[in-house]
Amino acid sequence: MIEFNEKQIEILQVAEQLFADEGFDGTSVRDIAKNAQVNVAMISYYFGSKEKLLEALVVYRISDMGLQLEHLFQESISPIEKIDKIIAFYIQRINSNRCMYQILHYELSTKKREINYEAFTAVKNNNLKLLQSIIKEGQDQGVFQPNINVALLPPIIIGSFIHIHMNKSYYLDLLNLKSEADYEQYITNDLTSHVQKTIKALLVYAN
Amino acid sequence: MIEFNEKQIEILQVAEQLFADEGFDGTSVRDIAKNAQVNVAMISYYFGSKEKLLEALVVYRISDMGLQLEHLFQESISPIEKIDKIIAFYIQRINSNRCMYQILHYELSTKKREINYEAFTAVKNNNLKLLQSIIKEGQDQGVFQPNINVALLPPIIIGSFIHIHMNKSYYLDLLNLKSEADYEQYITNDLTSHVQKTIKALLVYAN
DNA sequence: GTTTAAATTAAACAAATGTTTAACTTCGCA
DNA sequence: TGCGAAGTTAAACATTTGTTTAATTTAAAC
Repeated sequence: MIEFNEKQIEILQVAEQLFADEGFDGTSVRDIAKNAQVNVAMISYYFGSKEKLLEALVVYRISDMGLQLEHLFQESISPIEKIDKIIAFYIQRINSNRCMYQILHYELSTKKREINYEAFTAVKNNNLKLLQSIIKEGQDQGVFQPNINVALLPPIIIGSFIHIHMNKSYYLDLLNLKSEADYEQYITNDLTSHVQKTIKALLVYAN
Repeated sequence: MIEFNEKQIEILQVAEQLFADEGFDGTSVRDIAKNAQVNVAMISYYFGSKEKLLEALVVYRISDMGLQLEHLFQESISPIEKIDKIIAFYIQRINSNRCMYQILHYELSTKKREINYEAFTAVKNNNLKLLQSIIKEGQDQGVFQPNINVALLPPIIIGSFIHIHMNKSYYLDLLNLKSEADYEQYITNDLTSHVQKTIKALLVYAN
């Protein structure tokens, strides 16, 4: 893991916000420089290029996204409770990394750049493996149905959040959420329990 | 509804593909002109500006997305079957409009442009209303649970698809899909029935 | 065939873009 | 104190950007 100095981190943070808000192609290096209060040349000086800045940012953010889930493995709680926990954890993590997810969404959909998604793929695979083991445990105990398509569970969890987040202003209106705090609370309470309820219904009851 | 001539429609189609593939800010008017085999000036001539071209495209595509669902209303089938049908219809429609959804996703997430989403909001509201009436019908018949958060059902349906589509190459690999046809089939069969199963489990069994 | 409007073109325009240059400053260390 | 590397700067660079211009062609109406 490359270490960054204060000024580099400032640039990374400003770039993350701008890339998320305006898109990579909608953000100029001068925008970044102005907001980070550094000279334009510093971006090339520190990161090489605008594109390499993006790469550095992706690696920087994703590197601390993995592996924090492992503790769920050992805990001596029921598979149902594990599902609740992993879903809450999932949503909370995406929510606190929403800028990066927004950037990745754009970058994944565009064919313009070839950035390295290895780290991101590793995170996804890791999450999936954990989910798989929990569900197997539940199936062995007879509380979960067989024939669960585990690969399609993350799309439900992540997709629900991302879709709401992308259509944020629509849902703020629809759900009558009047402040950022209201939104935040709706995500961590209502959405989370809704997704938990949905996934559990599928795992326990569906045939 | 404004009528477009052949050349205008050609420009709109090319622009849709490019905006989806490269993003609005990642696409230049010269790219569009070259692909549509027209002079650059034709874009300003016909649409006024690049931004107005985007607006025209959004209106053009969304205008024929609404109202095709109404027939589900009258059909004398059970609420469960209606849910199956509306979900299949939902996914199929997003799938055949994926370019536009990709563009909208980017545009909704960016704060750069203020384009008019009235038509899009109307479509969403219309879908939600229909969904609400089906669920109410099921609840009145006692087959659906009470206390369903209907507003959070479209996010599950749409979000699942969009998430898979955005991470397409990851899922192609994970699900071992070797061709575009395989992918297409997986969406219309596996994903659709998975989402149907999930939503029905929530509606029928969850407490 | 002439007229008039629409369509189409290449060229020009100014502004913005990512990147590099070369000069200057800062700061740790000998 | 002075050396040298790292940090920082304004300016310049060549492209690319969206849009407009003014000239030319096309096509339809009279």
